[in-house]
Amino acid sequence: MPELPEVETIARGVDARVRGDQIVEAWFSGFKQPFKTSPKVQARGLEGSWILGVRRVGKHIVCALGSTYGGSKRNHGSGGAEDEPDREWIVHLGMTGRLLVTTPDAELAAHTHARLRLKSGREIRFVDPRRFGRLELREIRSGSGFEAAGQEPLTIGAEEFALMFRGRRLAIKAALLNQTLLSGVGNIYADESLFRAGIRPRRQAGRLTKAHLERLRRELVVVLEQAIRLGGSSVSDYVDAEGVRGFFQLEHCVYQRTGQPCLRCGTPIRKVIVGGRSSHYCPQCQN
DNA sequence: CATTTCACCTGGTGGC
DNA sequence: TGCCACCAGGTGAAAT
Repeated sequence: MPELPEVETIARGVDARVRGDQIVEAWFSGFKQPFKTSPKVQARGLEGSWILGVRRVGKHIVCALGSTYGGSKRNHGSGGAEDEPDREWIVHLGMTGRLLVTTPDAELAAHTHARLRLKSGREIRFVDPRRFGRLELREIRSGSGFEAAGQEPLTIGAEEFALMFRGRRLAIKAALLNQTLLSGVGNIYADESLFRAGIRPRRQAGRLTKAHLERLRRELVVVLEQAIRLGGSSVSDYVDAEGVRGFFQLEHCVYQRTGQPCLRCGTPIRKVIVGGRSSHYCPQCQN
């Protein structure tokens, strides 16, 4: 479901609602997926912890947890500096995951896999019908917390971006989707940025000119930032932390517009499979 | 090693 | 209406 703009929107919303709150009790469903860390271990690490902040890393939502907050101590905490996170709860939404902040009496959605009851009386809920999402608890060792495997699309420089694709024979679309290269780009924003840059999805990544790659990087940043401003794309049932839909789907130029006229030249949009994913492009505007 | 394919899941849609 | 094939915003393991 969610790519960088949707995850960013959700992380911001959750952060605004739960920063400084304390987790009183954690409940988990009994499925094997989506638990990367066993529910028992997660509950042990979560209960009693304070939420120091929530941020996005790639397509992950990272909740920084601490044993202390403003002088208070966790029940069975283990020292450490004041308000320094000692563990992180990492949420990946997969295709259909949702992370919501609700009141305890809010109707329980089908496929709810986690409920974190907070001291304020609110609740964090993770809902995921397809169970492609992942919930993980990590202890923070030696300072630095969770880091994405690849580069952040919003901050990577022109040089580094171009260098990343050098010598690669795979299609540029597949390269954009590879999270160990860039973290955060998914099918919608790969298609939209390629359209705006005038590049066909099947073009070999390593054969694009530096100028083309720089145009692609800039358009990717533009499209991601615009999508964040509009609260992401609500293609199926995506909603933010408050249950509100995004509006960027209204701005899609090619994604899921197969057969419809290109908004720039009127040529019907085509769909092909690249890297196992549906890829939409304009045969006139993209070469 | 780089690249491609497939399995992991449920639900919605459109054809018959 | 019912059944079924097909599709979906992702990713990691297995195969090539």
